[in-house]
Amino acid sequence: MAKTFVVFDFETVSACDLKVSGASAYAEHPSTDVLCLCFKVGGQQPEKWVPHHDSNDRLISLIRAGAVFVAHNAAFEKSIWKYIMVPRYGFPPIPLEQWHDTMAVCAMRAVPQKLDAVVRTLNLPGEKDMAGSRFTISLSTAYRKKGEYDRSKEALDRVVAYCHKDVEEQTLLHYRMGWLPPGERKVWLMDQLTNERGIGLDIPYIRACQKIITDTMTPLAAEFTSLTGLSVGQNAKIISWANGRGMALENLRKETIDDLLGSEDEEPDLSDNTEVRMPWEVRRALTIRRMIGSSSVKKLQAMDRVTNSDGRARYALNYHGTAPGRWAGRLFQPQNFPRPILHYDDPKFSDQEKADLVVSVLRTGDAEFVRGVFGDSFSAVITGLRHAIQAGKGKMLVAGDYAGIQARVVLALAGQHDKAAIMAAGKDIYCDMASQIYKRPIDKKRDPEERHIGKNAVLGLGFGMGAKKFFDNYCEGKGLEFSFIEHVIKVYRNEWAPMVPRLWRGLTTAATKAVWNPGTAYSHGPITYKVIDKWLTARLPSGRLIWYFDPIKSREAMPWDEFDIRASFTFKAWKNGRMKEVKAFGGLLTENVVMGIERDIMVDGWTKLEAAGFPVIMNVHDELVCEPDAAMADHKVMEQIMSDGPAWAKEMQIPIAVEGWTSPWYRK
DNA sequence: CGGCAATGCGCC
DNA sequence: AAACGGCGCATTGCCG
Repeated sequence: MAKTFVVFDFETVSACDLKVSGASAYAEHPSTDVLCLCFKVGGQQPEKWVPHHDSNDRLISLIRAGAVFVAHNAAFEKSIWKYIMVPRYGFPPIPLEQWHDTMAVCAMRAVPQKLDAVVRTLNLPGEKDMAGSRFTISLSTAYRKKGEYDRSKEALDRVVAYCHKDVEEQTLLHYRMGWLPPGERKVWLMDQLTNERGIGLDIPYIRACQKIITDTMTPLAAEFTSLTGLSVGQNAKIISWANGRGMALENLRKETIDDLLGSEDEEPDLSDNTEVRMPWEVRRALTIRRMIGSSSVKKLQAMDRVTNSDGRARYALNYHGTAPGRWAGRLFQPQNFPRPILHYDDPKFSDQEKADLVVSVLRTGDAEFVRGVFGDSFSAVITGLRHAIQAGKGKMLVAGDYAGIQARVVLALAGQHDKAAIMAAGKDIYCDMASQIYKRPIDKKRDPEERHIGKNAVLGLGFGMGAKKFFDNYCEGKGLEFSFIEHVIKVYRNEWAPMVPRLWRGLTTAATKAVWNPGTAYSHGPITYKVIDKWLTARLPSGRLIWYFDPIKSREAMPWDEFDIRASFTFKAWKNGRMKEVKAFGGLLTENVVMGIERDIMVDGWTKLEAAGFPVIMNVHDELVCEPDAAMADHKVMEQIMSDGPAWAKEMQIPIAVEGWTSPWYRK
């Protein structure tokens, strides 16, 4: 691309906390202002723009000339431009097509997104001016605490020096990483369009829910403290407190506590259970903790904080936040809203009517009333959490999700088309699997337990899980023999989907060869591995690449036999805030590729929806949510658009089915 | 006080 | 023969 590019970086000051509010709400906050903008045109010397000191002309002519503005985390620079530079300082808007984000490239290539971390990872010369960074941040901290900050020339010079250094660093990063490839450039532009639209949040509803939580929690939290002397979050201390009262507890995980207290709201029948002789105060404390310990209601506060004055939260989705290419959630993590936990199975009500009822009752903000209607106000709020996302005026939410997509993709990719066809025909695949396990016909109504084993097998065994893990994950307290689980695993691998283990093997072999012979391409089916630069890449059927950083050939003993040592490789991945070595193996490689294919199917649907007048506002990996005009809101249309998968998916014989809903508020 | 690691929990 | 993976956030508790 022989276009002029301008690497640029703002330093700002504000009484608003960027980490708490997110880029968009931060930029809109009235106290937020630009300290300086540093920019570097191509290989030229860095330049600066300081409000009220420097002329706008230079930047305006760059914008008019169609220069590309390169930022690291463009969401921030774009937001400052939109909310401050245009209205306050009279600059013209910069069209979306004139932005580029080095962070997006880092995300795609599976290296850290944080500037200082990626500079270290790639061994780029120089380093981030941490002292300058701290100094700049300290201005905002002072502003927040004392209502004023150091506006001296010396302070500004220090900030400008830091900003110059950052721009130099970002320029090196841009030279090292380059642009997004054309396909991903289109995806990123679509991502930005979606993130700019934002997610509509019903703030009065959110505040009513918060009031219910406060009113419900305050007395219970006080009771907990008077019983234990602790708060509900102090897990380690709660455990030793309980242990000190003769109640042995290993952890406070939900499952452990449910087993102890009984999984329903009622007290368990103690006459039936001689092992559990729990002191009443321990029982009461654990019951309270179970009721109010869920931190998912903290989303309410987060949603409130990050929402712009027009009622929309922006940049809550992070392009390519995961290595295989899925989006990651930010700010209030819109991708992990709890599923409804209120159980009212009244068949008179549809899911939509249930959602409507929950919203109208919660909107009162009256904890007593909510308890009267639903029994438990806390559970009601958790159930209603999703509904905080609402359609704008004259709009409607329409959603569609790809049914059973993971199982469909892994089976089709493996070439196990007989089983994929069963799913395509809409038959019960879990009963099919269970029938093969139990060697007799399994009926959904008559044999729910058997079918459940079949379901876990279909969903869980596609990526090489072994008997031990399967047993630990799905079989606790069910009285199943370990040898039976070994049988289940054997049936899946040898009888039900024998092509799938071949896929694990094939991908392992191809990827390992590619690492051991850099530059040469090795394929298994439609997947091709090849080392490019410092990365191993996997080419997916869509043509997109998945990237693995720093692959290194190794020899590894197999977990099932320490003397079975094979050619293998490791790579590095971002985990818990650092680059960690990861051992490659068949299940992992298969899962990455499958997730990548699912993502590309979703991107295909997303693209078609945008073209058809269904503006997308968010995705949850296999689910797209749109916000069209109410007049054209019809999930049947959406299902049709999404079901027509990409040409390459047809070629692979991936059966695609979509299930949707239409609603004024987000729901399951 | 902020940064960082560990733990727990929500989703696909 | 055969190893589930991918995330973000809140909280505590420790460190400098």
